Amino acid sequence: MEEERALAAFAALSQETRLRIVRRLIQAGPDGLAAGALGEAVGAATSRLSFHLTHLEHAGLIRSRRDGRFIIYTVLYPAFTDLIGFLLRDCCQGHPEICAPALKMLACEPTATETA
Amino acid sequence: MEEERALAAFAALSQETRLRIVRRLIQAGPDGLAAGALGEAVGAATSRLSFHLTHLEHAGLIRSRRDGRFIIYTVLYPAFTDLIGFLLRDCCQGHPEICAPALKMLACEPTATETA
DNA sequence: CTATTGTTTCAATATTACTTGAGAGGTTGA
DNA sequence: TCAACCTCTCAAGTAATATTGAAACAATAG
Repeated sequence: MEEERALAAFAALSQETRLRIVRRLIQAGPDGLAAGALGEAVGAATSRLSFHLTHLEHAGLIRSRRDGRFIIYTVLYPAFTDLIGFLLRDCCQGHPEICAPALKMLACEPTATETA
Repeated sequence: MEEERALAAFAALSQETRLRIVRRLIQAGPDGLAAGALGEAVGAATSRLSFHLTHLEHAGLIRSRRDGRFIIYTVLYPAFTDLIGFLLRDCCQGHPEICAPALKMLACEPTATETA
C-alpha cells in the first residue's frame, strides 16, 4: 500500500460517524448492512450518512451494492490488513520481540478455546 | 480503548508528515530518534515538525525525553496494538475465517527463518 | 400510474487544521 | 559568560472538512 492510500484511509477513520460505520460493518461481516440500518446504528441522519458512506467508499474501505430498494454496504477486509501492514512495515528490524507479541493478541479467537 | 482516543489516533495518522514520522519511529525502535534527524528523514522544517510531534504526543502515539541538547522521540507500541484491537473488535463474530488469516500475515518475521 | 420507501445531491454555513517565518528557551563547550 | 546548537512557541494567513435542510432520484407495491 502506498502512502497516499494510507493517508486517505486514516483520514476516513478519523471522523466519529465514519469510524462507527466501519466498526459496525466490520462486526456485520460479509452480509453487510443497508444504509438505513447503519444510520440508526450510528446515530446519523440520511444526508450526513450518505456523505460519510461516499467518503469511505472513495477511500477504498467499503463497497456498496443495490438490493431492491436498499443499498447494502460491506467492509473490504483486505483494505484494513493492508493498512495495518503499511503502518507496521519493518517495525521489527532488529526488534521482533517488541511488536510481534502485541500483534498476536489480535488473533481472532475471543472465546473459542475448545475449537480443536 | 475508547472511541475518543481512537479518533485522535486516526486523526494524528491522517497527515502526511505525521504518518511519516510514526513509520520512521516504528522502524527506529525503542532507541528512538532526535527531532532533527526526524525532520530530515521526513522532509519537514523545525517549526512544522515540532507542531506535528506535539500533535502525535497529545494523541498518545509517541513520547519524548531530553538527552542533552537533543530531544529523543520514541513510538508507544501499545497504543498501536490497542488501536488495531479497537478497530477490529468483534470482527469475528460468526466469521472468524475472514479476518484471522489476514491478521496472521502481519506476523513479524520478514526474513528470520533461521532463528530457531 | 400513483404513493411510498430508501437513498443521494446540492448549496450555504460553521468549524477545524496546516503552513510559514521570526523569535525565544534550554543546553553544552570553550 | 559567550557563542553555538537544537528545539519550541507564537500569531497570521490559507485551506480543507463537516453539518444542515430542502429537493431530487430510484425502485417497489398496490
